[in-house]
Amino acid sequence: MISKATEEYLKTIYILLKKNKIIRVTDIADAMSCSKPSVTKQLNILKNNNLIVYETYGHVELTDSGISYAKKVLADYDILYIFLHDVIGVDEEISKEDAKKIKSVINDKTLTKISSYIYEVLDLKKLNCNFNIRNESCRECITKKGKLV
Amino acid sequence: MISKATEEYLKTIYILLKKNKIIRVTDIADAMSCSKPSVTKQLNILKNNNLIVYETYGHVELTDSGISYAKKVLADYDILYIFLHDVIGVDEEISKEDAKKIKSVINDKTLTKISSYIYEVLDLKKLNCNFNIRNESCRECITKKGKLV
DNA sequence: GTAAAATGTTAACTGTGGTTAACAAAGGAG
DNA sequence: CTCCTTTGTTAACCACAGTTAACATTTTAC
Repeated sequence: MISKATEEYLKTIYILLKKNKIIRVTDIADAMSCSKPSVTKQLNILKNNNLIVYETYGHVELTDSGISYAKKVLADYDILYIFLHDVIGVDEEISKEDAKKIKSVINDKTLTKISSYIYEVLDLKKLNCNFNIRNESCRECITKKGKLV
Repeated sequence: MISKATEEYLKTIYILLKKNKIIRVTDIADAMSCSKPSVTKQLNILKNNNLIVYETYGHVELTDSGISYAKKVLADYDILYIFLHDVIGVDEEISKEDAKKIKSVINDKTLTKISSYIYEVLDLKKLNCNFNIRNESCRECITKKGKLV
């Protein structure tokens, strides 16, 4: 079991690896707005949980289970981001911050309910979303699969 | 400035003092599901911030600023509880837990937006709420004042 | 190919929020 | 009033997530 904080690092690694073949500790530190030693620590935790492949001074790769774990984390984040930004109307920056933070504390059942709420109660199309709410928040095209979870 | 965790203790003290004239460390520990030493620590923090009056082995009272601070914390909690439970449809127990946790991390602006959302977008009356959504979650009758914040 | 710059790691430390174990004070029953 | 139980505090400790400073390794540029 990894902590909610560690999940954030995993998610960040996943996103960065989508953009670049090789990512550095510095990239992760920048993306997470934290120091490099913090990244190193978290990389070791992720490695010990077989979520990444990584050797000291080497590059970072995701294992298969790291990828699927990251996708789950990302989907959760996206649901909350979409919810805050597109449903509740919170500003982009705050939505990003709060989606992260809320994801770190929320019960899985609550997340499922929010997901259902977005679809069943509000009807996505009223948000001008035909399976493409916002490119940025629609990573992995989770909405294209016809459901959010 | 007190931390979000300390705010929870303040809120709990406020609620307990509504029910009983005298409250003990044990009561707070039970309500917070934590140990008594944790309570003692937090009481000292609250005291140093002039939010409570308290002497070692003595009883706990709220100062005026403690009361208004607690009310603000409680209102925030209530908004989130109502939102999760009555709008999103999350179970009571999980709503209580998550409302606490979300309140501990969320941006004030997001809270304001959620509050507006409950009123402006969903229209409380559709929830069978004529200024009295649920007695339990309607502490301080925040809704009776015609607004949630 | 070596020296300087960039990058990454380690070690030691901080703060927060919690714990258990041991001790101290209050308070009720005899 | 004294003893025992309940209650509360203190001290020492833990885990987590972060930091800075110092050091190690890579990379780059000449």
